[in-house]
Amino acid sequence: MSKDRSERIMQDLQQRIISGDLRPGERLDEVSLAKKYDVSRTPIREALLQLSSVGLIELKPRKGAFVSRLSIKTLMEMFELMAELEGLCARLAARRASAKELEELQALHNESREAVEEQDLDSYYGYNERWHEAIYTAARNDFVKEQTIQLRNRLAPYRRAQLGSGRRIEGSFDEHEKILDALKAGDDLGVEVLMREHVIHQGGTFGDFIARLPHEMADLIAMH
Amino acid sequence: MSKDRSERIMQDLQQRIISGDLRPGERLDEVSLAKKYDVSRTPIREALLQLSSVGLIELKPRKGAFVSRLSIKTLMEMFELMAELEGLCARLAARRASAKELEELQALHNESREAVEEQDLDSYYGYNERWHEAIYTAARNDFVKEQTIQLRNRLAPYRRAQLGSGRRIEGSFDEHEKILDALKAGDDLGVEVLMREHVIHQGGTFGDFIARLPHEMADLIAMH
DNA sequence: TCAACTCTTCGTGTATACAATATGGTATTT
DNA sequence: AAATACCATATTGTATACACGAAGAGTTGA
Repeated sequence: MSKDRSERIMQDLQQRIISGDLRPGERLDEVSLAKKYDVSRTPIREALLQLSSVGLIELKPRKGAFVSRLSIKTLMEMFELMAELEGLCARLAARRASAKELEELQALHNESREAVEEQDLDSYYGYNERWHEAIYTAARNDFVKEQTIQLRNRLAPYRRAQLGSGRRIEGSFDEHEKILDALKAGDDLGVEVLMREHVIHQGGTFGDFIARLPHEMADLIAMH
Repeated sequence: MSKDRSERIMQDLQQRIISGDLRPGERLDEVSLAKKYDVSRTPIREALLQLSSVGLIELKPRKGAFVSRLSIKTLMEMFELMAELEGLCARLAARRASAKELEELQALHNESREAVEEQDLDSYYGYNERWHEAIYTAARNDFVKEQTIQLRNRLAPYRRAQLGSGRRIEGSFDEHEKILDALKAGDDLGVEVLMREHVIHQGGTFGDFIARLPHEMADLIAMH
């Protein structure tokens, strides 16, 4: 028995939060989790602590653990940084990507065309994630890649909640194509701007995003 | 007795790591720490877990906790991101800083002049930190500010170790002045570039930085 | 003399027991 | 009847006890 227990539990809970199975605001009871995973409270607590350090849950003293509910202010701030980080990855990738990596990006893009034509949102969501992650990799800065993925994970519950709302899937696909062209051309500054805007537009404009919040996601947001 | 224990211990250990009191590679023994802080191992473990999530220590299974030793590769990657984040803060600050915030920046800069003239490295180090942090604040994105400070903390042991080596203090001061001018002028793109270069040059050029590593900091670096 | 194996010891990983506090309900008082 | 105070219960925070694994020292064999 090495320390897989708390690690495995942490991974599982993280996945359940990212996937939306556990919704923001939901309480995480230690004893229930302990029973569910058939371990003592100790590994549970360790997993919860780690998740809180990453920002996926909040630990309120003497009250317990809750899946993080982000305020609108924090959400906007996180999106602003997300756009910058994605832009950075794209800029670096434009200078550093290998021919093979560019081919992989093109291949992923080609495959995703099918999902667009069939209007398969779930499928496109998957391709989209892999495509963006391929760019993080091509940026050849593993630390930046990790940080970017971590931030994306924290935003995941909210991005998924607004998946099919508003935005047309074709728009995203077209932007990917422009970004890909700029990447191949090695236009680092150009691709940075394109990527920033792509990320910001992902859920429609910021305004649309905020405007839609109160209705569909009211209970996911922290009200201050 | 609420949960201050582990929190306080975490803060204290973090400070000791950042300040260099605990050096990279150093072992953190749970029982010794428990005796030192006069608590049981439980709060100690919780503190260590949190520190590992932030990246300040590494938790090797069945082997214990060690102050993180960063590889040269990771160090360079972190510096690359640090320069970007500082540049981002500067760019945002150029657009969003209030008149009062600009005044505070100028005031801090003026006060630091004294430290420059007296060649007081420790004093200048303090002013430098406060000045940079004032820019994070002026960027008006608390999330970005937090992330930037967190990364700076992780780099702190290494930046401090190379404090007086090589670089002349006047160079930093002059760069601050140019950055301040660009900030006041609202030249967001200009100040971003200036800040990036300033951060990269902080310890001399990257090349100098790396070249000096093996001698003064050999044991702080992870060798792979 | 060197190498390999075993045993001991120390420290981490996990479970459980205990302490303290917050929350909700009930009873009492105004 | 409403409000407040008090108590009971449930849940977190901390301590301790136990189990497992790793590292090192000592011994035995070649």
